[in-house]
Amino acid sequence: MYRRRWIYGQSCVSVYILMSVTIREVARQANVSTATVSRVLNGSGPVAESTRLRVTQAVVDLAYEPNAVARSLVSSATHTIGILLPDISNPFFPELVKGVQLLADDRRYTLLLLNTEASAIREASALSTLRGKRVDGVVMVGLTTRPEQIKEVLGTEIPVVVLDRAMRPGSFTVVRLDHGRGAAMAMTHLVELGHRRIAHVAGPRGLELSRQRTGGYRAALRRLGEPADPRLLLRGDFSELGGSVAVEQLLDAGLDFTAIFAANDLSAIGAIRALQTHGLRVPDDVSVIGFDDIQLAGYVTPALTTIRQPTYAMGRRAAELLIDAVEGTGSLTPRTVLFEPELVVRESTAPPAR
Amino acid sequence: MYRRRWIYGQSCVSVYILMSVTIREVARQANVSTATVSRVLNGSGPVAESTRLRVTQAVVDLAYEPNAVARSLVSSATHTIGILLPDISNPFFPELVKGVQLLADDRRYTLLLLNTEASAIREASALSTLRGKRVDGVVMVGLTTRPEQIKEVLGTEIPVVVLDRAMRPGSFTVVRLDHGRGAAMAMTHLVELGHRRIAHVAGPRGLELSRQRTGGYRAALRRLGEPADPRLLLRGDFSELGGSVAVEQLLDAGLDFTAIFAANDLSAIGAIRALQTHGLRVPDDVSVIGFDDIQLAGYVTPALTTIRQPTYAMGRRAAELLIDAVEGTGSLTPRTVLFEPELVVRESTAPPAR
DNA sequence: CAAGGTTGTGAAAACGCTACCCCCCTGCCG
DNA sequence: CGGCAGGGGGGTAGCGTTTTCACAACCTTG
Repeated sequence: MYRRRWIYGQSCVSVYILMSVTIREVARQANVSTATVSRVLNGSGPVAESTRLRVTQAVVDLAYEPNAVARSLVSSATHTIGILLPDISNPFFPELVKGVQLLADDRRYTLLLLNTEASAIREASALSTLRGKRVDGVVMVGLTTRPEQIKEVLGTEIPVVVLDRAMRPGSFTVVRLDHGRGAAMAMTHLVELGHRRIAHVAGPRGLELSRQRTGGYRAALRRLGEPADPRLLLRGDFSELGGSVAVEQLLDAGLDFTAIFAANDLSAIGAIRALQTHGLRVPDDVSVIGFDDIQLAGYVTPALTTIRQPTYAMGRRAAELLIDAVEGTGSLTPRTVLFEPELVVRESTAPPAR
Repeated sequence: MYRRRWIYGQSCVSVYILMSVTIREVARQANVSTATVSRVLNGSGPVAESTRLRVTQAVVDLAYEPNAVARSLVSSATHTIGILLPDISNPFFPELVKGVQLLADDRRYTLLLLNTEASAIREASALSTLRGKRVDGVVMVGLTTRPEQIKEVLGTEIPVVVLDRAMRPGSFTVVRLDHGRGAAMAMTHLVELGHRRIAHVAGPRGLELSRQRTGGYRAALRRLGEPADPRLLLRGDFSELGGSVAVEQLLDAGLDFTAIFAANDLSAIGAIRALQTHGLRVPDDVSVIGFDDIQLAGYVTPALTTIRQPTYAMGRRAAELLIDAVEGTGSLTPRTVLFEPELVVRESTAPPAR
């Protein structure tokens, strides 16, 4: 159970070093064959009680931990799933990861965490790594790569679930929020409070997610029969600054509005800041509603009314679909699993003055 | 390059399935031995230019990706490091993970993310998993287990770096903030503003980290020659609620104080809430300083003055130490690497009234 | 031109496990 | 009492790599 290894130091002294103990040593210690040890460890095939005891004793004595690498090589299953995301320090993602994480834990899977910096090159390289490591499945969060490219790099053998990104239908299984419905809820809330002139700080161009939220805004106006004033639709970039700039533009243009629907919380916070800077009170003069319900939302002043995403649950569901597919109890026929948003009313919205 | 695999469907149809392509198929395609392919792939040993070309061509044609599992089995190195943490959704950790992540990326290592829920049992089980998977090294964040136990479960062969936890000196390499110095900076700031009666909301009992921050508070009072009024020292639990409760106690006791040093930002925010509820203005009536500088700190009203931890840099450094040790270019003789905190002055502190 | 490098390549032995195949018992049934 | 089912366990062939070791062909050099 010890192997010799020579260390050439200054004085060329030989030293015994404890090497990782293998199934063979356990077998020898318990006076059985490696096959039997394997049977005991995996509960495959019948083993006499007395033998089982000898083996487990040997396992404990030698502090034996089966080599998962060797195991994976023969079983061609790693019990590992990869999760790809743009940036773990973006406050929206950790909760998502936690959902995936906890379900994976339950099912005895481990998570390989790769970051992509939202760069297509890094995404491709991460996918190669995952393919090389033969992960059993992959969860891709907020990616930028096109579906065909993903399959090209990752191959077609590894199950994939896409989280928090709309994809061309028919390419992958997607788990995401019903953004359109969230936008509708936000608009309904404002309209029910009595607002009519509602401005919108949109997300960055080109993101399916922005399109859907802004689409919800437009649809709500249509339902209202309110003519959509294009000057009330400002392009933002999901950042605080973007929200401030949008409000500056609205005020500079001297436009009439009583409420703002921002495409995410950070924009909303920026918008509130800018309004306050110009002496406007929220919600007394202008109501503001955000989207996402990040932790911040409850802490700013006034606390932000917003649309909550069930982030944790979405992560969990994505992991569940993936692992079911991996274990063959489920299939990943491309489809979209939508989650329902929830309106969280706090202090930043109120009926319009007068 | 294709292997046959029989699928027994309803109609017992046989299907060709693309199996993961191996080095043998590449070798056959390029008309060389597997040894040569390996040499080309790893740049080990000389290969004729013409052969190299044939091989790389075959690799591309077959979309071959070496099986890292098999590779690990023979090289007994997985190019993977494990990171253990209590809860990824705690806003303090993602930044830490990002530091570790990015350095690992640079060095071509991948991260295995395990969560422990701050439970010793889960910690032990996570360590077993990591040992089984033969990770090259482990970063442990904010753990609760005792050092001896860690070594017992993980074995002594896997290098470990402990992040953000004080350990008995001589057990592990530790990377952490100089909490005592941070506390001193906080206290110095308050004292320089003119405060003398300073209350402290401590962290939970039993955490080395709490002890150090509270130690810094006590030491500062000693330096000041101020008699430490034990009634000004409240036990918190790092939560917002803890901060509120502490302030309630202070006010109920009718104690005289002009400033509060909270052991973390969340406590500070709770304290501010409670003060405001009782009609006290921050910082006009009472100054409050926090610790950590989480994202929230800059967004609450008033924006929180606090002590910043260089979280990202600490993560990076921990990963660097670990990987250096793994690759044999550095050693992990137990020691502590301290990082310097930084005072961030915002709006929650000011000179005392009068 | 013989002796001794280099360079380029293949055969085959690990790495630590699981799974298959086979054999030896023992007990039971016809 | 022979046959046979089935429990219990050993031997060993892979899994897909890397890494010796061996060897052939070629190039030096004296």
